[in-house]
Amino acid sequence: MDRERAEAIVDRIRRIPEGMVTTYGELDPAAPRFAGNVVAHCPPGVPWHRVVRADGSLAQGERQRRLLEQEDVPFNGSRVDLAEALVPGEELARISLD
DNA sequence: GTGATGACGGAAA
DNA sequence: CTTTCCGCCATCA
Repeated sequence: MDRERAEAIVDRIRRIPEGMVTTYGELDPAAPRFAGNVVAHCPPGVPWHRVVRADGSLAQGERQRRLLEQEDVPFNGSRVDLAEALVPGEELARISLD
């Protein structure tokens, strides 16, 4: 199985800084569906709430909304303000885990 | 092996 | 702006 790819995606999610978010498409542009499946199966301790849809809408509705608001993620109505909080995949690769 | 499904994305209407 | 439809990769029945 492609545990390698899944692990790589999870690894990127871990690098998302607090108050920022990324999209499934940025995690794996070639297979956003797979990314979603990975996030859905992600192990505990992973900030999955920082992963939103390409248009900034939330996949887990209110539950996710609360976690994001809690980290001061900028919202634009009921969607995340990607212009301010989106972290491109390239940036994720450069950010360190701390 | 075939077909349906998903925490998706983008284009078209 | 919203809704609809098709395409994408991998997993599961």
